[in-house]
Amino acid sequence: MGRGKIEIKRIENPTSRQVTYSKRRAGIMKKAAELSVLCDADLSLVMFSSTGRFSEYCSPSTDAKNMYDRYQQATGIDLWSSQYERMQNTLSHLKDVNHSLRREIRRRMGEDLDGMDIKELRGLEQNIDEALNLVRSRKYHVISTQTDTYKKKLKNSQETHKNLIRELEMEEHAVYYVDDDQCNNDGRLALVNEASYIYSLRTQPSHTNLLGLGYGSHDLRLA
Amino acid sequence: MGRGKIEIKRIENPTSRQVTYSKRRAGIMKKAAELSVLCDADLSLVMFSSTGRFSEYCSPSTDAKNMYDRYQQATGIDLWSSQYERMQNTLSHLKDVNHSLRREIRRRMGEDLDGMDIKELRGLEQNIDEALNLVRSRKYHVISTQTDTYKKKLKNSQETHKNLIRELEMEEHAVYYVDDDQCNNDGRLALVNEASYIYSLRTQPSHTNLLGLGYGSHDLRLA
DNA sequence: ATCTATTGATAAAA
DNA sequence: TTTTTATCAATAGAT
Repeated sequence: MGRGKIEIKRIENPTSRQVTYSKRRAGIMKKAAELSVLCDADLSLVMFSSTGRFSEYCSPSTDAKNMYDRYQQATGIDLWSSQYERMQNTLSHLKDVNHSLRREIRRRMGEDLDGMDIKELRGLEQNIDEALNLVRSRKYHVISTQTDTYKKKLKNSQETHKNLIRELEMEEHAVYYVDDDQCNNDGRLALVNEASYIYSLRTQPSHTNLLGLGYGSHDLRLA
Repeated sequence: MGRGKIEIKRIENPTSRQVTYSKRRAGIMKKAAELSVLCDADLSLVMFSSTGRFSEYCSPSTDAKNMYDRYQQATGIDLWSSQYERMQNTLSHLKDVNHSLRREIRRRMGEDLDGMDIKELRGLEQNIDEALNLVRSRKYHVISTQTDTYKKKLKNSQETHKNLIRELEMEEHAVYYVDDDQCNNDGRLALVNEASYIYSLRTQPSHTNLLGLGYGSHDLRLA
């Protein structure tokens, strides 16, 4: 398309080359714009002339960054340099660690024990046993603390009640009998059970465990 | 350039649009290739059709990654930030999960129980108790399996020994006394202990636990 | 840049 | 999709 056919090879004359570059650059940009409009396509065209001059076209519905992201997604080619790889490594390392942590938890739940030898099983058993004792004593500690609190509250309420009754008696000159021994203190266990029963009624279901998994759930997929 | 002039606007007929896309895509790619050869220019052309089909042209002297690097340099636009942010998010999420997992492990070891209420403590205690039973039965299973193996080996070795002695007796016409009850089978425990003692000698120190932490180690720093 | 003769691209049809 | 072919569009070379 010109006054004569030309061979497609590097134009040696720098001036002609530059002129041709300008003309054809305009041409290809027009083509790009037409294509994007006619066919509703997204395209990105990036050019550097032999002298290093930069020009680009990008379809109006998108931008270079987006095209670049989609390019990566489409090709699977990772356009990033070292820092990306470093992050990628950290990421996969974290995933590995994560995986190991989940396995440790599973083993501490008595699952996934097949690969363990006796020595390891002994260690795990002993460790869990110690943990059980620690959790138990903590539980008793919390329970007794709360029992004390409960007892105090009860006592307070009793006092208040008594006072009210006394006042009523004074006011109305009537006589009431109050069972003072209803809340005595013989034996801790009865109170413990009562306190924790009340506590369990007061706890909200929103008190989920970490990761939103209740103890006993085995859903330990990798995040 | 065709049987008739067309207006540059979106082609509504999907088939026509697709046909036009194919033709013009070929055309623009040819133009791109010609431009890069004729004018010694570097160019990258990335296209997505309205149906999402991807195609690209890149001048032979370079590649898309290089072109986008130069694009960044030329425009000052940072094409990495979005990807970078996404990775940063994944990373911090993984770190959070990691942290939670480590906390769960610590709690399963009887540490870090301060924030837990009675209900949670009960659940944990029960769960650990169940785990302990599972680990114990697994241990006994492994032990008994290994004990059986050990007994068989012992028996074999005994047979071999006896046979050797018999052969020696035949050969040299000499008489040896062999204590046949040295390795009898009264009571499982003795054998169990002996078997596991031998096993423990055979296990390598390289059999470390996951994360390289032995049970009982409390080093659960964030990776 | 602008001008055109000429080649190249492609719309419509098959 | 690809081919065909009649037309339109791009552009090489000159100015």
